Parts: sequence; C-alpha cells; structure tokens
Amino acid sequence: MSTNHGAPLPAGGVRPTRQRRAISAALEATAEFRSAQDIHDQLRRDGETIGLATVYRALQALADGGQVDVVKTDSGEAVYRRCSPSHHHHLVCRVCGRTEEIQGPAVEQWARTVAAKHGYDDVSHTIELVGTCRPCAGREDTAPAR
Amino acid sequence: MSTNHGAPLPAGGVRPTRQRRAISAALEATAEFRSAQDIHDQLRRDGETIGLATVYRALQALADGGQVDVVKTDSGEAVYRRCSPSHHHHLVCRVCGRTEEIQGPAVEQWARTVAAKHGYDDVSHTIELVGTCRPCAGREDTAPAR
DNA sequence: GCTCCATCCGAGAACGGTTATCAAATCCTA
DNA sequence: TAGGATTTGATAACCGTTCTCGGATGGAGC
Repeated sequence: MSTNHGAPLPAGGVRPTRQRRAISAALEATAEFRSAQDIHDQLRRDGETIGLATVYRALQALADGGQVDVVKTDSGEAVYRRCSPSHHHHLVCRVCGRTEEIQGPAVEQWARTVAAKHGYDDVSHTIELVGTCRPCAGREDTAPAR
Repeated sequence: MSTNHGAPLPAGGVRPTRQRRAISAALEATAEFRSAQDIHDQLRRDGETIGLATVYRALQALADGGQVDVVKTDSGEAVYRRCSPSHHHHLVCRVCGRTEEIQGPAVEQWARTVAAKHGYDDVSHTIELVGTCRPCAGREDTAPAR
C-alpha cells in the first residue's frame, strides 16, 4: 500500500521518466481495460526497454493518483484503464469486455445511508455491473444504445 | 467450473464425507468471513486430519452451490462465510473485518435500470461497502460490538 | 556544461494464495 | 463382501504481484 496520501514528496518528487511516459501513452491509446503484463508485453513489442516491475510501480502510482481505474477480474488479476477523474462505476460486457462508465448518484446516496444506519464511517464502495451487451446478446434488431 | 448443473450425478454423486462436514461445521460456528487457510489451520488445531486442497475444494463446492458467500479481499485472498440464501451485499469494516449483511432493493432496481439504458442483458452486480465501524473509529460512546 | 545524489529502473528471486497431480484411502452400491 | 468411482492429501506447479539491490538516470545547484 502507498503511504503518500497527501504528504508532500520528500525532496525530489516523481520524475516523468521515459518509461512512465510510455505507460501513460499506452493507456491513452485505448479505452479498454488492460493488465499490467499486457501493457508490459506491448511496450516491449513496440521496442521499449522496460521492466515488468516498473510497469507495476507506475500503474500503482497512477491508480493512487486517481488517474486510472483499477478493477480486479474474477481470476484476481488487476486491470487498468485511464478514466474520467470524477467518481464513477463500470458496466462491463461479460462476453466482449466492452465497458461503459456509469454515474450513480442514487447509489452513492444509498451507500451512505446504509452505512450510517449501521454506524460505519468513511465508507467507500465497489460496484461493478456485469451484463451482456446488445451485440453480444444477438439482439441486433434494436440500435445499440451507444 | 462445474458441469453438474441439474444433471443427475453419474454414479456416486457428492459424498458428505467427514472432512466436508467438518468444514461446514466450522463455517456454521462463526459469522465472520474466514479464509480457506484460516479454516484449514483451525481444523488442524482441532485435531482434524485434513488437507489444504480439500478445504479449497469443499469451499468452492459450497460457493458454487450458493451456500456460502465469497468475497475477495484487497490482497486478493478469498474469504468465505455461510450466508442467508437470499440475495444480499456486505458492509465490511476495514479495520476489524466485521461484516453486516445488507439488503438493497433500491440498488437492485438501479442496476437493472442503468443496464437496460445501455442495452445490457442478464445483469449481475458486485457491490461491497467498506467503512470503519463504530468501535474501530474510536467513537466508543455507543456500545462496541467486539 | 558538470557534479552530486536522491530517485528510478530492471532482471530475477521471493512471495502468497490457489490449483493441479496422482497414488492411496474411502465409501456407496450391488 | 467385492468392485469401482469418488475423495483425499502431500506436494509441486502456477500465476500475478512485490521485493531486492546494484546500476542507471535526471533535476538542482553551481
């Protein structure tokens, strides 16, 4: 876990190195969720010299900074995606992996209420919706809502 | 994944062995989420002779059958708990791990609506609330539960 | 431009949880 | 009771992630 929550960086701060730029660029280049190893493989293929550990470190830093979303797959693998900075959740197609960013003011409210009722403070929540998108469900008749 | 959905078992079927009974009993004995290794350790301490692999297998079978809840911790570890058979979610204390089962008709409704709006079918959802329970938050003014 | 030094990098080992392997033990059925 | 499929369990294998540590890098100050 990171320990840099809000604390000013000791002396030098975070350096925008070539590797970190490459990772950010890779994330910018797609709207899909990608695993760390996936990103590492791609950068290697693209001719970057970069270590797996570096990819993990950079992604973790980006996630800590709220610049990328992290979602854990069923198998426990972490996948990353650049995201809009505001709080949101995801609706993922279980077949093709397509992802929609969704807002849920009603849920935020509900979460706070439920937590308060039980006497819990500082509540955060994880909400993931998984479904089958129109094309994957074979219901091509109606226009996909997108 | 299991392939026995509804089909009559080939010959013998699932046997209620001593080990499986012990695991079920261990789950019955507490309301807390426990990890597979935790349960294994306890059974060993209690004098059972049981292998770790067996515990994993049994827990998986129970989870497939909907008789226990499975939640993944931040570290990726799976924890199990017997649960009420009806659909519900969890509110977990990030400090002590205490867990409340919560109902959320409003959220179920919201999930369906959002999914439909995006054209997604067969929507399931994962919702976990994480907070700090009253005793752990140091607000002991009201009765602690631990 | 050059030096200094904290930060960062990267290859590989270590780690931790989970799953696979396979021979031996177990239990149901006939 | 015998037969045969299922289950068990010690251990190895797996897999994603984190740690290690010597060397490289890059920004600040000169």
